[in-house]
Amino acid sequence: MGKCGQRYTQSRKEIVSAIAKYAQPVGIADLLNVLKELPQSSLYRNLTVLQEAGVVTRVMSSQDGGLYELAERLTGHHHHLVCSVCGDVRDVVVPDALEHDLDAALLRLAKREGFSLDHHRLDLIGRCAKCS
Amino acid sequence: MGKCGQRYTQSRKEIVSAIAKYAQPVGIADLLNVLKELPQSSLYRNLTVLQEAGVVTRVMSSQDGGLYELAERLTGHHHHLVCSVCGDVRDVVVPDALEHDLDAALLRLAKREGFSLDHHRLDLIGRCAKCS
DNA sequence: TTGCTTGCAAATGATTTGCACTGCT
DNA sequence: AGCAGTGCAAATCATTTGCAAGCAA
Repeated sequence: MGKCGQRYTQSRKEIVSAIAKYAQPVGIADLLNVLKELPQSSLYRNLTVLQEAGVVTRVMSSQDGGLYELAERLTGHHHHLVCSVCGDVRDVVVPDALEHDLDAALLRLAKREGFSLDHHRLDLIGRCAKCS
Repeated sequence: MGKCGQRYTQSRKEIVSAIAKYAQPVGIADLLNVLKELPQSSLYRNLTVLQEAGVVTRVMSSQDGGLYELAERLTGHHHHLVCSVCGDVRDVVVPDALEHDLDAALLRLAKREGFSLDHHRLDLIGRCAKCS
C-alpha cells in the first residue's frame, strides 16, 4: 500500500477480497458474517484505513449502517440503483456519452460557483425489480 | 398536510420555518440551536413525520448526523455541492437541458435494469471556495 | 373522549476508543 | 527495539422508544 506506515496485513487483504466478491456495496453485518473470526472493531478500524488509502469507499445508504465497496479506481466509474423500499443498492454504469456531457456541464457549473470539482455521485432512486 | 391523522402543530410549523430559513441543508444540532425550547426527541419525531408527509427530505452527509432540507416539491429540483473538506453542503440547480437529457438517459437505463425509476440524486464532490 | 403529540428519561444501535498485547521489519 | 496492528471491553454519539400527561378535533 505504501506511502505512510500502513501495512497490507492479512486481515486487510481478507477484507478487501471479501468486498471484492460482492457485485454491490456490502454492509458491516455481511462482512462480519463472512469474516467470522474478525472482531468488528478491527473491521471498522481497517475499513477506515483502507478508505484513507483509497482502496474502499463508503456508500451512504438510507438504511442504517453504511455500505462499503471497492474504490472506483479499482472498479471503474459507476453509479447506484437505490431501492427505496428494501434499501438494496446495485451498481450501474451509464453510457460514456452521457457521463462525458455530465462532467463537462458540472465542471462549468462548479467553476461558476467557485467550487473546485473533484468528482460526482449519481444515484437512481426507485424500486428494484423485487419491490416493484 | 392531511391524509392521515397527522396534525400540523405549532412545533412542526416552527421546524419547517426554521429549515426554510436556511439556504442549505441543516443539521440536527443547528435546528436544536434555533428551536431552543424543543426537546431533541420531539425534533427527531417531528422530522420523521414531516418526512413521511413529504415536507422535508433527509440528505445524507459524509459527516455524521443527517442534514435536512425542504422537500423538492417545495423548493424545486436541485442538487448538492458537497465539500469533502469541511462537509458543507450547498444547493445548486443544473441547466434544464442537462437535467432533461439526464432524466431521459437514466430512465432508459433503469428500464433496461428492471428498475422503476422514481428520481435521481446528483452530488458534486470537491472543495468549496473556503477550503480550496 | 379518542387519538395524535409532547417531554423526559431510558434504551438502542452503530461506530469509536483506551489499553495492554502481539507481530512485523 | 520500535512502530503498526489486534482484541476486548468500555465509551460515545446519533437516533429511537416507553410511558404518562397534554391537547386538538
